[in-house]
Amino acid sequence: MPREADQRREAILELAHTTGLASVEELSLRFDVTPSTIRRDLARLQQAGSLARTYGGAMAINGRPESSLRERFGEAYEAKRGLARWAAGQVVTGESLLLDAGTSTGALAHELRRMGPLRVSTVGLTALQELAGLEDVEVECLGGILRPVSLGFVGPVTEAALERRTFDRTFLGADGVTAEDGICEADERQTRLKELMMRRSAHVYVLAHAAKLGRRPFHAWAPLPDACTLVTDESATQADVAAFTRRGIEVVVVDSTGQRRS
Amino acid sequence: MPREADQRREAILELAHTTGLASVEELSLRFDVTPSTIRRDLARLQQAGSLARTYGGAMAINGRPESSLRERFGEAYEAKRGLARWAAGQVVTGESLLLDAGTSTGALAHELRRMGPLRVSTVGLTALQELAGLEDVEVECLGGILRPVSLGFVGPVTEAALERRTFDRTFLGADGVTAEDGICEADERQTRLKELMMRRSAHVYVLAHAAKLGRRPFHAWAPLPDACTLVTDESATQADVAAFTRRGIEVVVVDSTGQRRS
DNA sequence: CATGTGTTGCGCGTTTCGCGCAAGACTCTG
DNA sequence: CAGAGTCTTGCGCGAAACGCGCAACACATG
Repeated sequence: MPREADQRREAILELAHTTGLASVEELSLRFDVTPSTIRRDLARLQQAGSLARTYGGAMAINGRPESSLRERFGEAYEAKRGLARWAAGQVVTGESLLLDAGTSTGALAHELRRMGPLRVSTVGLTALQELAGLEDVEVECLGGILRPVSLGFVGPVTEAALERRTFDRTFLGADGVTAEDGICEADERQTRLKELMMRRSAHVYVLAHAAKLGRRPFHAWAPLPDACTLVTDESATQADVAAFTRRGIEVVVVDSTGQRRS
Repeated sequence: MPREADQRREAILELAHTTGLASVEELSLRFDVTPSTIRRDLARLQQAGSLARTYGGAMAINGRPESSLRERFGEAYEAKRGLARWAAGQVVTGESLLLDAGTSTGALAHELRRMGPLRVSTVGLTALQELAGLEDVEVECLGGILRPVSLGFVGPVTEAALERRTFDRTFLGADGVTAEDGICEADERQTRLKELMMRRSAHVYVLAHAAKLGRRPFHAWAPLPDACTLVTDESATQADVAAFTRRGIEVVVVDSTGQRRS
């Protein structure tokens, strides 16, 4: 494989990331190849998720690797937005909230943007990005080591910060949830953190779309407290829901517009 | 003016921001108008900076209004990149670094992406975003309250986290720097934080392009320590540079490629 | 040398774009 | 109520950009 082509593509990427915007013609002159070739390069880079194609050129993709943005975000997106909307509806102006890391809570953060004065603490980079720059929301990051996959903060720093604060409501995500064992995560640091988060708040909400219910993908667990609301979507089975209610856990089923259905 | 049109444009914006991507045809069907109208809407929204046009549609622009992204980033961009490159060249694989908030240190973070195993702590959201998702860099956020303008974290949580850690090198930004008083910032919390950051590290670098030298835009100050390197660009005057060296502060002047010039 | 992979330039038909124009809807004003 | 002004919309048209297939070429490998 000619390295010349790879070099050019890398240079294009570099250029796009620094300039922010680059046109096909510009690039074709710059590298002395035909617009066709540039188009092919851009198509490839776009597919790799490192660029966004525009009319006549390309622009740098801001922020996160596409993987977490569309691939993981696309999965059950409508459902998650429904959960987020309902959850946002529970929030009262002026409250102090705690947001977990993950896409569900990221969606919640997005909904919170238009909710006026709030105080939001979070352990998730996604939520931070959603709330960054807002004037009427006091955003706090609890700090910690950033986990590359989930884009969440964990570790002693996070836990120490948590211990200095309490919240009106806490919203958690999960890799899996069961009625028996609670929240399932890949990592023990995460479950310990979630336990701590649950203890620091009067109300705890677990946002988990139907596919998460009953799943046990890993082996680290955080038990659910008594005062806890599980929020899920319409495709949850009766059996799944019943398992939780039997344990005394309130279950809220919402549709994709955020309306409660049961 | 027909409010119907404004409503549609707002809805388009909403849709684009939640879906991430929207096609012209899709939108034209959704709102029952011709593609022409949609195109005009998109053009207007694009010009307003709330949207990016793609071939056949539009995509949501991540993050905040273009102002902070390009306008502020564009200002002295080449110079900042030069500083960042030189600074990245100082770093040795495996070290522990501390990065301040701001665009200069954001640019540094960008350069650090390809530098292999590192441990980077930061008080800036920009740096976090640059380093998010990397496997071979351990990223730590010190936490704190997020200041909307600078996208930096401040407050007791940040300071407490800092006190538990030391670093091999610290890279600071500044709103202004003078030889007499040191670093100038808008906010006392920021200067206190910077003082603390300087104390936690063996080497301190201050990244400040020429326009920052001698500036006193605000009235909160953080004095420079003895072991301190000021990194600036070629457009710095001899007088400015001399003022610092006279005080015993090492000054490094770099060109836009990151090569040292003096 | 033959083979295979990857890249490039070119031509083609298709899609999308931007612009100008005329018609319609609305507001304001006399 | 009439008329002027503003804004918007749909349509048609030429220009630009797009994707695709084809043939030629470079380069590494067996």
